[in-house]
Amino acid sequence: MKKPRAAAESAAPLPEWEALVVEAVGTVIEFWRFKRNQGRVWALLYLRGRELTAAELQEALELSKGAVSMVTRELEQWGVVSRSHAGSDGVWRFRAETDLMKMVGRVIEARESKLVLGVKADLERAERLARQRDDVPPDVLARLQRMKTLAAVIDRAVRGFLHTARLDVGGAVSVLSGVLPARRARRTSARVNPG
Amino acid sequence: MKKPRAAAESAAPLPEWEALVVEAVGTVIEFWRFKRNQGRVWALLYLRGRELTAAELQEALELSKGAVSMVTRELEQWGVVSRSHAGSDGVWRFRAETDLMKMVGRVIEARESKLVLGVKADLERAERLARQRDDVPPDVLARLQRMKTLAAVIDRAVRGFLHTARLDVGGAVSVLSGVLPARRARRTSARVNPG
DNA sequence: CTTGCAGTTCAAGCGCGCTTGAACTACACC
DNA sequence: GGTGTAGTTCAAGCGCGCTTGAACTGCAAG
Repeated sequence: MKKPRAAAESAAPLPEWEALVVEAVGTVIEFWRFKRNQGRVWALLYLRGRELTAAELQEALELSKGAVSMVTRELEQWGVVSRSHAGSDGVWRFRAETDLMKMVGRVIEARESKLVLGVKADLERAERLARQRDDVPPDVLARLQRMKTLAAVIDRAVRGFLHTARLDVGGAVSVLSGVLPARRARRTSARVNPG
Repeated sequence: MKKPRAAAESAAPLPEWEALVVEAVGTVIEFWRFKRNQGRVWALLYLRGRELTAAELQEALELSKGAVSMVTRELEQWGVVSRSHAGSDGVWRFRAETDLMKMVGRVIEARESKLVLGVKADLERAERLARQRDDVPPDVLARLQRMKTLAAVIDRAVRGFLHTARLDVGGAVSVLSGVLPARRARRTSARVNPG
């Protein structure tokens, strides 16, 4: 075999600083309702900056064979990781895309959209049903109305957030890729939202 | 027993339109990582617009005794529901507060803050450790740096979202209370929210 | 064709947090 | 004091989604 590894199999195979980064990203991604291991895989690929094989991922992150397969497929479907069949040995290699936020934003937006549409429909149906009855006092109807307003307001705020996050991150300055805006400015985050 | 209810115990004791609203709020609140039943309880209290006893909540929402106790206590701690010991029969009654978003915003902000601070600390520690070594190439350090930037950007976007949501909802026009901008109408729980 | 490795699939297992319900406390009334 | 009702607490149970690992597919070399 071509893997004469030195360290024991059970010990954490990652240097501490890499582990810290990987776990940090895992935690954040988990917070956004993705799977922790999706974040960990992406983080390692991004940090290393080169292609890694499934076996390398499996060992570095202590995942099972199945988990690597699942997680990479999902990341690929979202377009945050790409896979290449590098000719030499016929083994798949994975690489991180740098427009993470665009994709995360898209997914979050889709989820939020689905939720809001459902809620909106339910509230409207409830209102219709309530108006058909004669035992629902007008102040109750008014509050039902206000809930619809609240829903709309939250929806707008969420879309604003996504817009801001994606523009700031993926816009003029691509934070994660190496592309810097011009000669000047090391870290000028493109300020898009006024205020 | 003083509760000669007509319907069977197992059937949904809520008219459909109310159930729709209650479940819709439950779904939304769950999406924001609160407990579904917290949303359901608040929604019913808000919709009814009057105080309800624990027993009424329990029956209407088909909750256990313990669940009502827990959920109401949590809602109370967050200040979205208030409890009053209405003298007559020495029974607790609950009422919905209308500044829901302020509280939800506060809680989300606290959570997000905790997360971001932890992640920030970890990334900085990772960077320090990495710089102490001689085997970490500069491009890797640069990417680590960029991750820190990304974290800061996301953090700003989240705070922007919370700011927007709270201002829009709790600001000049208090959406959930009865206070309307011009024509001030019926329920004057006159809440004035300064920016 | 057989062997062996890379990768995929999916049923079963596991972990984790929510809910239940019974025991317990508090308090009012007799 | 005793009895009854309202409310609280918390260990055990349950549900649900993620992970595992073994069986399976596919492919390339012998």
